[in-house]
Amino acid sequence: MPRPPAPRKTTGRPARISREEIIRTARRIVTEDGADRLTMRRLATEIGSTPMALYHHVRDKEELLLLLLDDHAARSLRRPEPPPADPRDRVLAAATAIHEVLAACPWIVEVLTADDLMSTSALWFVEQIVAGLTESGLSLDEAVRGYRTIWYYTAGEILVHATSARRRSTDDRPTYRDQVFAALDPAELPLLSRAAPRWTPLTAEDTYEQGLRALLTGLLSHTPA
Amino acid sequence: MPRPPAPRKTTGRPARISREEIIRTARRIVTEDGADRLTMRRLATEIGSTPMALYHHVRDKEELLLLLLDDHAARSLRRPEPPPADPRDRVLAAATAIHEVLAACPWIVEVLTADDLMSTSALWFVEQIVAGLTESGLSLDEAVRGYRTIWYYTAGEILVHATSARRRSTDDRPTYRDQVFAALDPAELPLLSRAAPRWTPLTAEDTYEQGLRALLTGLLSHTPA
DNA sequence: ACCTGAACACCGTTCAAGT
DNA sequence: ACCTGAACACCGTTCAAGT
Repeated sequence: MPRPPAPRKTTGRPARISREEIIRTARRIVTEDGADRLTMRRLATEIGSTPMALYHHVRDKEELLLLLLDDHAARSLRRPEPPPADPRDRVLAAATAIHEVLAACPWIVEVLTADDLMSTSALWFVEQIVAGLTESGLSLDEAVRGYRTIWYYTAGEILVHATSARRRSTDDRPTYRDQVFAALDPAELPLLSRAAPRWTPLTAEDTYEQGLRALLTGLLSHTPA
Repeated sequence: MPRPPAPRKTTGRPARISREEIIRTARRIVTEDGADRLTMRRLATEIGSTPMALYHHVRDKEELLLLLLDDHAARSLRRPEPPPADPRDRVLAAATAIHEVLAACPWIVEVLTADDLMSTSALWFVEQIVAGLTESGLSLDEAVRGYRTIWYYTAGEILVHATSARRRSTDDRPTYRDQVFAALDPAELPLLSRAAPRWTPLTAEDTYEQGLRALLTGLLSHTPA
């Protein structure tokens, strides 16, 4: 991927800190203390340098987060071995792999929605999804649209779960949802009232794959027959 | 919904600013200048007061944003008249209505993933979705899971679009995605290479409803036969 | 070329005091 | 009860200078 303006080795003062060290330290902070604790200032002090030294190696904080996501994807994404024979199963396997890796690092939320997930290491998985969809009968355009639909679903699932998990841990007071649910009028909203006690357990369930299967069924059944 | 500790009218100094005025002003700032320009300090000065006066009417900034979302939902969400006869179409209509309203206010991103969209005014739409799904043959639990799947997809679509739109407007340099796509190896990723020139236009397309239909088809076809 | 120090222009929120 | 002023504990980033 766009390896950045690589430090010219030709001349000048030798570098004291490296992009690699920056990312390594950032990764540690983020896994130990969470994404909101990652600040340029703290990163600098942990590295034993000053905030402004960082700006010689990354353009700004956003680029840093993007590099962090790349790094995470590169070290965690594993290609399914062997790839499933059925194209539909290859789509499932690729999407599930992406989901798994991203769900494991909820701190990613801030960067997640940047464009698409276009880390180099993730591209192979995107290719698998698009390929599986075309082999199942979709045109290339339809397959790209299909990939995007899957991506929206995946990103949404991760973002919603990550945020509510964060909230649950930071906070003891009853959630807004609980308050709302406690005040439901069964006459006006009969099903929600009936479902109210089931809502929290159902929300906690991991239904990503189930939903993904449904989505995929729908995407493939909309093929021009 | 949880109308908050309503100011007791019984005694004490008359209030100079009201929760209503706070929300009205916040709404103006956010629609005029974007969500990142809404700060407690600026809100206070625009109201002609001090930051700390606000904290007498809202608990913190997060509550303010939640109230803002409630307010927006209350004034924009319109129930379909008449509701479609087919339960499947009622699900589509309700989800589309929610999507439309949220897509119109991209500033909502910060609050969107709070729990679920549990604004009081949105509850009727959630009820419609759950009802439509049960009438189509799902159990109540399955219908709630189905609603959540739809919600993930909807939230993801809005979040991804909102963020990339924000990026596009703030920024002229080529996106990360463009850089990645420019360096694709056709041998390794043949479909992505072929799709590369189509990617940006396809991303710009509004495919929410198309994806929603596919998802719904899948959710309903997974009914225990 | 790489790094430092000081400063700019902000944040959300707490605390103690005023009316 | 409601509001104010001052302060706390931070941010990301720019700029000018040092080596």
